[in-house]
Order: sequence, then structure tokens, then C-alpha cells
Amino acid sequence: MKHEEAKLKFIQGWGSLGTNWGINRTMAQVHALLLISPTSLSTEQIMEELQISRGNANMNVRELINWGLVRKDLKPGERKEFFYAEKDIWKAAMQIIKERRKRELEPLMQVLGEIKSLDKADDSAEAKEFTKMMGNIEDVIGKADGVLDKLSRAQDNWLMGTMMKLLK
Amino acid sequence: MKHEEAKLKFIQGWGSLGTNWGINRTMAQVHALLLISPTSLSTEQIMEELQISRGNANMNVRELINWGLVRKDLKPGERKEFFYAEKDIWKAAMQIIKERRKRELEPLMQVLGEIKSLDKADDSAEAKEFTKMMGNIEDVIGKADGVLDKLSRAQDNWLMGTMMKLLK
DNA sequence: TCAAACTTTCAATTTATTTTGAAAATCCGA
DNA sequence: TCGGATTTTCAAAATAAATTGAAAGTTTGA
Repeated sequence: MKHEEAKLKFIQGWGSLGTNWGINRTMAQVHALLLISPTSLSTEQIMEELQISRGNANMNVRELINWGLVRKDLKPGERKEFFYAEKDIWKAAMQIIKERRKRELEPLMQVLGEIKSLDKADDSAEAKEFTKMMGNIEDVIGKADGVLDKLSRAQDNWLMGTMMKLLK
Repeated sequence: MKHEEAKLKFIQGWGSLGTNWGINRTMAQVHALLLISPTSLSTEQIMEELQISRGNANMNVRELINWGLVRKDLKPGERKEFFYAEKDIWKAAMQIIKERRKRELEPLMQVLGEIKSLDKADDSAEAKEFTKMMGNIEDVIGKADGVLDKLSRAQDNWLMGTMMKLLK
């Protein structure tokens, strides 16, 4: 397979993967493009390679920066901004886990906490099942949250070692 | 908080969580509704509770059945179909992991395999970075895939015990 | 076999999301 | 401070995804 062909295929693939995970296609494609680029790229280069508008390119690069997946690379003597992606996929994955945990799991736990304070006077079968389910969900999500939290802090502590054994 | 209010809040919350994970809002809401219902529900009841059309209800129930999260519950003497959801959230989570792994990770690994067979004659910096990155990604994804695979098979083997220790 | 009960399909519509592109804002050297 | 280079914003347009609802299909009891 030729380089250009493979590159396109990868950008495509990464893009549609993103789509399945609630990440917009273009953002994932910009990420893919930066991942495989040995040098940092300007907005123009991104526009050119992906055939997207300036506004779109700008927006998605900004968002990738918010996610902590991409950084600005200011070159001396250049007024333009260049961008590069964290190349260590493991680190990038941890970064994504960390962000999603913060953005989604934490609020959900919060909501579950509120909801659980259900009127105890209501003892219908429905209300009982509901309360039970809330406890159950909170428990499982809480545990998942705990693992992800540990995992995302795990760059150099015991859990990493433990996980690595599982991964061997 | 009153039961009806809490119920609504939960259905809402579960729905918007789904949205962030590439699952359509209604499907997640139907799932939420069935999760907290102590009895199985008919299509009519689902339409009524969520204020959605018959077609929509049918489609999303079908999809939940495909995901292995919901089953038909045929009541003797009733011609209608009723539906109930797996109530053990841990099992449901495993089911989701299993499905997504099959639907997304496996195809991605496949694509990466193809892409890696890159024309070795091309020794530009770009091509080298690309090949390196493909190897890196395949490695991380392969490991994640391995963990998820083990996890989803883990109902009663060693990994479950090991994970449980991490979770304590 | 018929017909009512029920489920599924799918083209048309509605709703939500993404993208564009040009104007406004910002930045920076002289 | 000015003016060109660059980035950011955002209303409008384009695209994508979800939803409806009625027609078609299926199942079942008599």
C-alpha cells in the first residue's frame, strides 16, 4: 500500500471511530492528521489536507487543545501558529479517559446522588425497584469511576504495574 | 424528591449520557425506562411514557434486543409482546463492552493490520513516522482489546477476582 | 381461510449537528 | 499608533440523524 493511500485510510478510519464515540468526525480527523505528522502543522496545512474551511479547522484544533490532545507550537520568527499532537497513544488515551470521566461520570454521580433521596413514604413496587436500581447503578458507576480515576493517575504508581500484568 | 420527578430525571440523564457515547437518545431512554420498571412493558406503554411514535418505539426496542440488553417477555394468553431489561447493571455494562468491542475494536484492528503493510521503499520522514504511529496504535488498541475481551469473559474466572481487588 | 391484533417498514418530515465564509477582533513589528 | 497578518466568531447554509405515521406485513384464533 502506498503512503498517501494508507494515510487517507487511517484518517478516514480514525474519523469514523470518533463518530461512534460522540466525537465529531472532523475533530477526530484533525487529530489523526496531527498524529501521523512528524512536524507540527499550520491551520492552512490542516485546511488543505482535509479540505475544510478555516473556521472549521480553527474550531476543531481549539477543541483538541481543550481536550489536552494537541498543543500550540510557536516557531521563532513565524507569526503563524503551528500545532502538534501528543504522539504517545497511551498518554493520549489516558488524557481522553480523564476528560470524559470529569465531563460525564462526575456529573452523573452527582445526579444519581440527588435522585436517590427519594420520598421514602412511597412504597409502591415501582418506587422500590427504582430506589434499588439507583443504588445499583451508583455502585457500578462509582466503581468504574474509581478504576478510571486510578488508571488516569497511574503514570507511575502501583496500579500501572498491576494493570500491566493484566495486559501482558 | 417525588417518584415521578426522580424517574423523569433519571430517564433524561440516562438519555443524554447515551448521546455522548454515540447511542441515540431515545434508545437510551427506552433502556432507562425498562431498567426502572419492575414489570415488563408493552410497546404501547413505552410509547405512552416517553411520548414517542410506534415506529420509533419499535425500532429502538429492536435495537436494544440486538445489543442484548433487553428481551421479549411473552405472556401466556397475551398476543402483545412485552419487554424487560437485564436488571444487573454489571452484566449490562459487560454486554455493552462486549458488543462495542466486537463492532468497533475488531474492525479497527483489521484496518490497522492492512495499513501497516506500507510500501517499505518509501523512506520519507512522513512515511517513517506513519509506520511508527501505526505500530504504536495497534499495540495500545490491541492491549485495550485484550483487557476488554478478558473482562467481558470474566463472569467467573481469575480476572474478575483480580479486577475486584483493584475495585475495592 | 378470514379478519382482527399486532409488528415492521420506510418515505417524508422534523430536528440536531456540522460546516462555511466573511466580518470582527486580535496581535505585532515598525 | 498604524496596518498587514493572523485568529476567532457566528449567522446562515448544508448535511446528517432521528422521528413520524400510515401502509404493508405477519401472526393467531375461530
